[in-house]
Amino acid sequence: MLIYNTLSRRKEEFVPREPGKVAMYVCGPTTYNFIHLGNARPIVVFDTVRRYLKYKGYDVFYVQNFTDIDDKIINRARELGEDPLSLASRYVNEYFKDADALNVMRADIHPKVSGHMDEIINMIKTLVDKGYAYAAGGDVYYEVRKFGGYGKLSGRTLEDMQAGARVDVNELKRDPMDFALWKAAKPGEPAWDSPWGKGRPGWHIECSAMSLKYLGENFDIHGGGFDLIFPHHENEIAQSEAASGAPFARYWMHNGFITVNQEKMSKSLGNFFLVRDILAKFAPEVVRFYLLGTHYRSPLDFDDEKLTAASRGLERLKTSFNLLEEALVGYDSGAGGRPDPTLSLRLDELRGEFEKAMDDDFNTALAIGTWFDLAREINSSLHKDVFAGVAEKYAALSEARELFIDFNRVLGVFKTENGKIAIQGTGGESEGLVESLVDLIIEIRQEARKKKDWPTADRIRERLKDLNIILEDTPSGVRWKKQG
RNA sequence: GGCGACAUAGCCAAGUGGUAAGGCAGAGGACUGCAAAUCCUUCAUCCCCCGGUUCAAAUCCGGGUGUCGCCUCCA
Repeated sequence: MLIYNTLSRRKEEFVPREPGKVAMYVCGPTTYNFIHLGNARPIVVFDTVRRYLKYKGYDVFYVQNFTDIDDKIINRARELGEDPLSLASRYVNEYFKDADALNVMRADIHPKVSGHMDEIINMIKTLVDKGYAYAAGGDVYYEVRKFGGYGKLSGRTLEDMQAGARVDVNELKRDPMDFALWKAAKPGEPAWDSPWGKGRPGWHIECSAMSLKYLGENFDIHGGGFDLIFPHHENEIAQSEAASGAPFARYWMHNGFITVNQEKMSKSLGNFFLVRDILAKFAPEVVRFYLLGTHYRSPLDFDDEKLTAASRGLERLKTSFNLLEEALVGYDSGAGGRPDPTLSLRLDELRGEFEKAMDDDFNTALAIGTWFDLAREINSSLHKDVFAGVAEKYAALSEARELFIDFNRVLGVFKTENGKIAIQGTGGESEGLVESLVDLIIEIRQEARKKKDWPTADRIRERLKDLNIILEDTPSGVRWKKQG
């Protein structure tokens, strides 16, 4: 399996620190607002990375932090007249609502800065003791010139950085590129006691301290957005490697940006779309499917039309699975029978193609291509119905269902219940008032059709369509589904 | 100014040396009372431009042009 490592700027064979186990850390959001689509991309991308590693049999330990102490949070809290920590924790809860909707699995641990003050202060102490950091006026700064490898992740030298640097004036720093490990508290700000007085951590130190605590030195995968390469991740490396003397993360993965009209979506540009607002217009599986339709390192442009196109494509996969389920109704998966060889061999081939795509730096776009190939295979097999025999047919279709479920297990597009994909809209065995009413209307329409009263039948179908209920007449009866 | 990425059909998007996946949209046919869904067929002589390397390049090299990003909080 190949992973593109930002550190080496090339794809490398993935070899975990410990055979069979993967330790990964992904930079999570600063919780001062609802997340936007740009925040959602890494969340979905690395969730998919994790899912695939699990599919491959790795025991994955996944850590995603929340930055709950930060200037932006303090400012927002001040505006709202709210306590910063309670504001942050409120948005942590909101984060989970969006992440759950996008079918993102919970991390094994979601550490927060506010709960790791001791670890952070200890690491800063170590850096001061080792001579990599210095205290000045209640702040503590990391002295970048002391760390030989500074710039190795972002691929530039200190001289490069300073050439065009828009550096803030701060006479406490020995070098303009030095960055804060600890910030002295101003009146009214949340603060913790430390050897340097009351204050709070700088932004970068939290990830170093928390990843070390939960994953140890030299853990496997560290992920985040491209814009974190510098300075955030560069600084994490400087802190961690200086403090421990050991290499930090082995594989650095960075996702590309979401753009709007080809421009980066960001809070500072104001061109961002909240996940919440998008979910009001599109189903969450469409959003996830859309995010995975492009390789994670490429930029991805967002607008409603593109999501609409994605939802049509997704509809095709959904339909295929529903047709498959329909065909398998009444079939006992334990019934035995040798799978029809033609389909069965093709399924093996497709699984191989899917894995090959994912093995190549998580090429979800290519993998989705094989998912569509699977759908075509299922549809045409059902359409032609040329199987070696009934038992062979069901056994092969059952295999196809397994494969579909496996693809989905990795990509996480459709929600599952008890390991089964729960795609709504099969109609049939329905519950609830809407379902009963639709069934009733269909019954009446069928009577009209029997009398060849086409105008009435068509009118019912049209009016239901206006209500986003689609009727499909098939030789074996009427199928209906909700649209969107 | 420094560093970097990208440029593939109407749209989205794979593809890093062997002759262009997949999806959306479109066209024709089958099926249907008509639709829808599904199936079959079709839809880039060619991958921004100009040179070069090679038996062979969308893929490698050089030079352009264009777009975007990082260097400041940012996923």
